[in-house]
Amino acid sequence: MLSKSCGYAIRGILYVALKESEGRKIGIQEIAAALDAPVYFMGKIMQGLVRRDVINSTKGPNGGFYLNEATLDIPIINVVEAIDGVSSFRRCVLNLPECSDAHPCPLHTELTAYREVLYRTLCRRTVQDLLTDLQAGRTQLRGNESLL
Amino acid sequence: MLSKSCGYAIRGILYVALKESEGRKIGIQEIAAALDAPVYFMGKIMQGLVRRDVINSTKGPNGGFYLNEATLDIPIINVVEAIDGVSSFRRCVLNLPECSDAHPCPLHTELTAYREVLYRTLCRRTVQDLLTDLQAGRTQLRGNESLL
DNA sequence: ATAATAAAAGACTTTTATATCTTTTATTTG
DNA sequence: CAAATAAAAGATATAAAAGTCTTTTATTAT
Repeated sequence: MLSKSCGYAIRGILYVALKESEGRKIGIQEIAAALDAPVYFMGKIMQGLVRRDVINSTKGPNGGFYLNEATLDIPIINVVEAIDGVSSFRRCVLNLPECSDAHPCPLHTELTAYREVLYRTLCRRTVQDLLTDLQAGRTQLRGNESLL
Repeated sequence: MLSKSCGYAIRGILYVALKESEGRKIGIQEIAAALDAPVYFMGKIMQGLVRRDVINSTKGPNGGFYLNEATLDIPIINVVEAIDGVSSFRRCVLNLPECSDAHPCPLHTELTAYREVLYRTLCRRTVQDLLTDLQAGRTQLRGNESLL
């Protein structure tokens, strides 16, 4: 549903949001290490987010990635859209060229409901929302014993 | 969520189920043409289903694919499992190696509950169930003006 | 200015999914 | 048995996603 790249993107943004409070920009080496992601690949993804104005960056010493004024208010669906495009949410689960409530495929009704829940959730929840959970220790960015 | 192959598989089984009532085995040429799927690729997929005892086949004249005694009672999740493996329903949406109710990723809580519903649905719904919908004209296998 | 630093850009590789083609094997029919 | 038929198996091709490496560009600090 979400590509691997998209997972990296969301986690990358949240990591930057989390660390930025320390008053510095966050380099790709640190991000990749912290999230246990492949450095160069993670770099490409973060660069893509900058290109699409989801986050900011500067080059040079003390450079790195940082949020812009809008970042915290961006709904997560925009990040998905920036990385994956939004077509994965529209395409028929069985890949029929036409599939609708009126002419549904055999799984349409049941799967589309789930997808709709996911879609609405991603539209509603912002970077700030996920960050708040993270700061409160309700969620984690890694998936191992680390503190993130 | 489901691979393209998996969509072909589910549609292929249902097409065979639908046509088998005519008292014949269904060849891959017919299946691929009816579902507007690539012939050779569809062949591989159907063969895979035979290998995993989801359906049966025989070679030679009047040969083709047909259901076995169990097919109609198989839950759809088993087909998904046979083609994609079942990891796609269990894997963390953000691809964290560990993600659980106790240590959730930022999207876990909101999505997992519903995904569980979906998973159970696919466990509950059988080939027969989808076939019944299809025969009743409530669903379709193609996605164009054809009668399927 | 120069050197150091870090992102950006570009080229390339690997992996996985999807798709195609050819040869082999099993089965049926004449 | 021979010929025809149709799936099975194997090899190969293509496309997309994921991942790696090198070079370039912008920025900072000395």
